[in-house]
Amino acid sequence: MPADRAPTRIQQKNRAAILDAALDVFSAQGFRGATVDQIASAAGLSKPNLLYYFPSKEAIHAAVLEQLLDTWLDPLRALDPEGEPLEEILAYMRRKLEMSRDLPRESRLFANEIVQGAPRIHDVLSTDLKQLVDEKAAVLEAWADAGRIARVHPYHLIFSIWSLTQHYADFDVQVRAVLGDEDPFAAAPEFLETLYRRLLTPPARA
Amino acid sequence: MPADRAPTRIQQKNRAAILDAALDVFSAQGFRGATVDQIASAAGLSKPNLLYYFPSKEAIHAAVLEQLLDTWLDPLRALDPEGEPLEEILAYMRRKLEMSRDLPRESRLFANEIVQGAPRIHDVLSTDLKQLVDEKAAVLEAWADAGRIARVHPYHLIFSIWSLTQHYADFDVQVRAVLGDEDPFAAAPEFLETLYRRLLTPPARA
DNA sequence: GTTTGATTTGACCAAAAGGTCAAACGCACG
DNA sequence: CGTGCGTTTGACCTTTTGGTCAAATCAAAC
Repeated sequence: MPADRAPTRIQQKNRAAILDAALDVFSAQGFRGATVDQIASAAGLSKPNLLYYFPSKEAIHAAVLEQLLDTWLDPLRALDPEGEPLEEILAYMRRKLEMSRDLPRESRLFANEIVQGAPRIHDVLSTDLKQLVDEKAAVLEAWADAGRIARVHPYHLIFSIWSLTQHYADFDVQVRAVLGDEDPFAAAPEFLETLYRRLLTPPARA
Repeated sequence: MPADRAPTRIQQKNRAAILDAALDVFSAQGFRGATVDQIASAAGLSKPNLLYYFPSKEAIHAAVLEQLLDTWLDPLRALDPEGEPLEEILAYMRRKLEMSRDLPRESRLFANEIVQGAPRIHDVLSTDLKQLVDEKAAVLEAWADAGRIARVHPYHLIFSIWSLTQHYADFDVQVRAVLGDEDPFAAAPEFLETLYRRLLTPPARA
């Protein structure tokens, strides 16, 4: 790879193709399961050519992961402390569910990484992620204090949104094996909306 | 390996040690990520010695997986159509949560397999698992028909129990990174019980 | 159109990893 | 206490895989 100058058109195209191919392969096979050859041919390149753009398999993985983390937390960041509590939470859940439907590879890449102990992103989890969740949990707590939502453990509430929505991407094959023909994303939104409305609607005032 | 006779004490001990070590390694690294050497040394054996008991890495993995599937569905099987609906569902959720706490390796092995497309257990999912879920979903449906629980999509209800409980095992490092010192399993049972009580308590009679 | 730097490739290397085998070892039973 | 079968191992083989390199090719600026 040439020095750091403005990337040529070819560089842009090939780097993008590599990252996309790598997302495909890493999300489907995990880091160790993926081979450089697989990624290269999925990107339409030879292995040495791929390694002309990235110095190593590790580097490709790091790049894909960095790109993912960049957007992964956006839905939670967008939870607005000034908004209507229940609607904000429902909107967050919907955004996460849409990500499971539209970006399942990203979800599975993340799942692969976490399930195997998050060796490469443990830092981000305990700093950036923790900080963000702490902040939003405080918002949820304040809403409960104000009686605007029912009081539940705010961290577990957030975990529940993660697990319920990501399940449809990460465990896709299981869900589809059980549902048969039915599209998982047909009934999921309504089910989850009902669930969170019933969980969080504040008790009637005395 | 000698012919199929009654297994000697040494055979029993070593096979058990291998399966336990393999569960350790496979659940932490996935199939491709695990090496036969790792499993062997985790079991306190040399690689050729391990391969004296199992013919291949695949065979070890199959054995571990088979052992897992054998018990993985027990909690759902135990859901009693004759029991009190809400209590039956809560008890099922609790059993699954206990499995996440007590058998996290098993949960992660399963998660690894599913996330990567379940190449080796797809059959079981679309036959045994589907059949069991169909059966229990019908029970849930009947309970809703009788007005004994609120009506929700029975399949998604089951998915929700899977995802909410397994999350604590599969995403353990993330949960702990966010919670800091707090034990995830301290508040989870109450949170989940509240969630399902509010979701499923039938609407007051008119 | 030639030159220069970017891009691509075939050939190659070394390490890792799954698996084999013959020989050595050891336990238990006659 | 020796023999036979179950067990263990060191040495070795082959394939896969991450990575290198020099040479060939291509694109575009001059």
